[in-house]
Amino acid sequence: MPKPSKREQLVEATKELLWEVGFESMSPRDIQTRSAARPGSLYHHFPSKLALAGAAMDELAQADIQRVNAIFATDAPAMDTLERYLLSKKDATRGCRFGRLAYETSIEHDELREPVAAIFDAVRANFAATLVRAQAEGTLRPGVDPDKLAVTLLATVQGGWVLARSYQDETIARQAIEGALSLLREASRDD
Amino acid sequence: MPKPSKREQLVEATKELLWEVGFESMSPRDIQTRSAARPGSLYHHFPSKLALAGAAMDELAQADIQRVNAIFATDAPAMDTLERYLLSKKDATRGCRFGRLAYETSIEHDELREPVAAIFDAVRANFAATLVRAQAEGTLRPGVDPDKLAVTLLATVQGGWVLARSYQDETIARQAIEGALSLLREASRDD
DNA sequence: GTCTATAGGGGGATAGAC
DNA sequence: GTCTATCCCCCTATAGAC
Repeated sequence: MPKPSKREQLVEATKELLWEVGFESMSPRDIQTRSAARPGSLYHHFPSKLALAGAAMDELAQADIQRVNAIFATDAPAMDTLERYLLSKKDATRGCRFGRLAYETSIEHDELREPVAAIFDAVRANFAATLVRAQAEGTLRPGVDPDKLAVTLLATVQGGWVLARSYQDETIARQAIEGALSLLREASRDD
Repeated sequence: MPKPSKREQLVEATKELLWEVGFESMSPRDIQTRSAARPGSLYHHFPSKLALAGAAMDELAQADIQRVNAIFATDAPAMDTLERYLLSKKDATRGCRFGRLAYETSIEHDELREPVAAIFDAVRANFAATLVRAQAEGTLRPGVDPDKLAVTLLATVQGGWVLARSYQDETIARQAIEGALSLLREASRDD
């Protein structure tokens, strides 16, 4: 494999740092240290730290959208697929790479906000389509709005991460998910 | 009313800034400007910016715990009380004063983390007690675990704020809540 | 395209007069 | 208890050689 350019190294280092510390707490010096690149390289390839972070977020979002779409592209029963995704193991105290940007002041810049919105849109669409499928399969009552419920599930996941970080305890994120799943199961019962 | 001391003014200014920009993005200079206090006053009353922020968070949490407890101290039907709290109007794109600290690196410091955990504990306890009451009143099936569901509801609220900020659109937070409420309603039906 | 050197400003905190 | 003055370091970025 060819030697990575400084540009690629800068973007990779930025992806890591965005997850570890977020945008505001990540300095150009941090990026330069981790990528073994000098100020001249950074500002040759990107006009600003924001532009570099935007490029990194774009790559992160595109990769994750592929990953999520692949998980949901299955013929397994809808509720099983949903459950498998929601319960897949995560290091919750580390938080969500995308959700962590929400409370940064710079989320107002579209360079950062649009990749975050894109991955959230993709997850919501997969949730909603799967819930529609569940209704067709008879495992979810028709009385609930799949689009709204998709937002609820995404919010529960994101909120679970917020709680995990606030308590510095990853088990609480799973409790949030399990509560949502048990509610979904109740909403499928006919007795 | 007596003239506020510089200490009080510093704490008030810090409360505002913690909400507006968070801990890391708030500089001692910002606090000094807003409180019309000088560096000497800040470091006379507090050993560090962290200690000042901790004092401010303590006051914010205590006040909010009182507020929440008051809302849930009612004889109204359990589900109505829950719904009233969850649907009470909020400026969602501003986010949650407490949840916003979750993704800051400094949440690892107990001075900031403990007040956040305290308000979350209070909300969860009120949710759980109200859900138990709902089961006694026959408006929630006994099959769901009130403690777990309380975590789910809190996560949905917190996640709703994350989504509102990510989309810069406050209506999505309400969609998350409404989805959760419709699921709760389905879980109370017997047909 | 990558490097070295440096600039202007703000961050968090301290010293010591009043 | 509150003030003024100041410190050192890091932040983000620019200039210009190679």
